[in-house]
Amino acid sequence: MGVAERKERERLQRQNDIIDAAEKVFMTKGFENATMEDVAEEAEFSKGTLYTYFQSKNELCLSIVLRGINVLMIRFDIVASLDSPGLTKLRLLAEACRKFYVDFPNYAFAFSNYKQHRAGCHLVSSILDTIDEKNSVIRQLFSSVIESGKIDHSIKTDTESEKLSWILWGDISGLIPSSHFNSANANSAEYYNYTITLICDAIKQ
Amino acid sequence: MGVAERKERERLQRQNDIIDAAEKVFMTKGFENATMEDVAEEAEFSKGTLYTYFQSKNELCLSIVLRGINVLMIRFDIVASLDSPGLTKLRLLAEACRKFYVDFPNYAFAFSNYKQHRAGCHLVSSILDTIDEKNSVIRQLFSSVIESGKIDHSIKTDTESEKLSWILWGDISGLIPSSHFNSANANSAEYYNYTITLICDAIKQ
DNA sequence: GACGTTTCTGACTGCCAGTCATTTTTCGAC
DNA sequence: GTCGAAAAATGACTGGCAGTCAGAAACGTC
Repeated sequence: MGVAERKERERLQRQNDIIDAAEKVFMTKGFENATMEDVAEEAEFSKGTLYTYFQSKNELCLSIVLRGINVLMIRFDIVASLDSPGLTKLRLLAEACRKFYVDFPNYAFAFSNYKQHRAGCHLVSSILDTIDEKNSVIRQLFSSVIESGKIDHSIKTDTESEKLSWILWGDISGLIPSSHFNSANANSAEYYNYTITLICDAIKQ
Repeated sequence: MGVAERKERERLQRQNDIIDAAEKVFMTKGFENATMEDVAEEAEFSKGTLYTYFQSKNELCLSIVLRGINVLMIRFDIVASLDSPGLTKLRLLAEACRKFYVDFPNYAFAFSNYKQHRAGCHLVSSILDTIDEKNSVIRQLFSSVIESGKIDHSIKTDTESEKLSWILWGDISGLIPSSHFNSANANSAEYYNYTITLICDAIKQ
C-alpha cells in the first residue's frame, strides 16, 4: 500500500515547487516588496494553500536558506574528504563558499537576509531547527578540518579550532554575502580573499 | 533676530526627543513589533508629527544608528590620537568598539539591524548620506592607524591597509553585533577577541 | 487682534500577512 | 460507478500598521 508514501512524495514535490516560485519572486522583487500573492501566482496555487505548506512568509524564506545550506554542504563535504593538508582544505572550504555565492546569487541573497527572517519567525519551526542542526554540523566540519591541520603540522597547535570554526563560518556565511549586496563595494571577492588570507597566515605552522 | 536660530534649535531638540523615544520603544518591543504609534506616544507627539521629522520608520531607525556611530567615533578619535604603536592602537580600536557595545547595548542592537533598515529606506535621505560619510571617515581612521603601524614597524609593510580597514570595520560593526548564524551568543566577547587576535597576529611585524 | 507661517493632529487609506468556512479532489470500499 | 470520508485547495475576509493629508492650533509679526 504505497499510497501514503506517494502522497508524502507529492506533498514534498509541491512544497519544493512553492520554494522554487518563492526563490524566483523574492529574487526579482526583493523580500520586502514581494507578497505571498505573488509567490502563490508564480507557484500556481492560491495564497491559502501556501499556508498549509509554510507557517509564514518568513518560514518560507528560511526554507530557501536551508536549501542553500544543503547545496553548500555537498561542496563542503567534497573538500573535507580530500587528502590534503588541513590548512589547504580550510582555504578550499572558503573558496568553495565564495564560488557557491557566485554560482547561486539567490542563495547569497537569502543568506544575507537570514537574520531578519529568523527574527520574524517566532513560532516553533522544524525548518529553523534543521538550520540550527546543519549549522552545527558545518562548524564541526570546519573544526575537524582545523584539527586535522594540527596533526599534519600545517596549522599551529595552539589554534582554538572551535572558536575559529565559529568565526570562519560566521564570516563567510554572514559578513560576505551581506557586503556582496552593498553597492559601495564592487570587488567584494578581493576583500573576501584577503580576510581568508589573513586568518590563514595567522594560524599556519 | 535669533528667532530662526532658536526655532532650528528647538526643532533639533524635538527631533532628538523623538529619537530618544524610539530608542526606548524599539529596544523594549523590538523593531518589528513596535509601531510608530508606540513611538509617538512615548515621545508625546501624534503619529503624523513623527513624519514631519523623519521620512519613514526605517529612517528613524537609521537615525539611531547614526547617533551610535557618533558616540563610537568620539572613542575612536581618542584612541587614534594616542602616542602608541599602530598595532597597539588597532587593538585598542577593536577594544573600544567592544566596550561600546557593552556600554550601549541599544546601539549594538541598532547596528545589527542596520542593513535591514537601510534596505527599507528607498528614498533619498540625508541621514543615509551622513552615515555613508561617517563610515568612510572611520575606514580612513583605521587605514591611517594601519599606515602609522607600518612606519613605526609594528605592522608588516605588505599589509593592505585599505582592504584591512574595510574588513576590520565590517567585522566589528556588522558581524559581531549580529553574531550571525547562531542564537547561542553567550560568550561572543571571546569570539570577538579571538578574531582580533588572529588578524593582529597575521599583520604584526 | 489680525494675518501669515509653522507645527501638530488624528481620522483615513491602502496594503498585505495570515485565517477559515467552504468547495473541490482524491481514493478506498462496496 | 458511486458513496462517504479525508486531504487539499480556495479566496473572500479580518486585523493591524505605515504613511497621508486636510484642517486645527500655536506662534510670530506688525
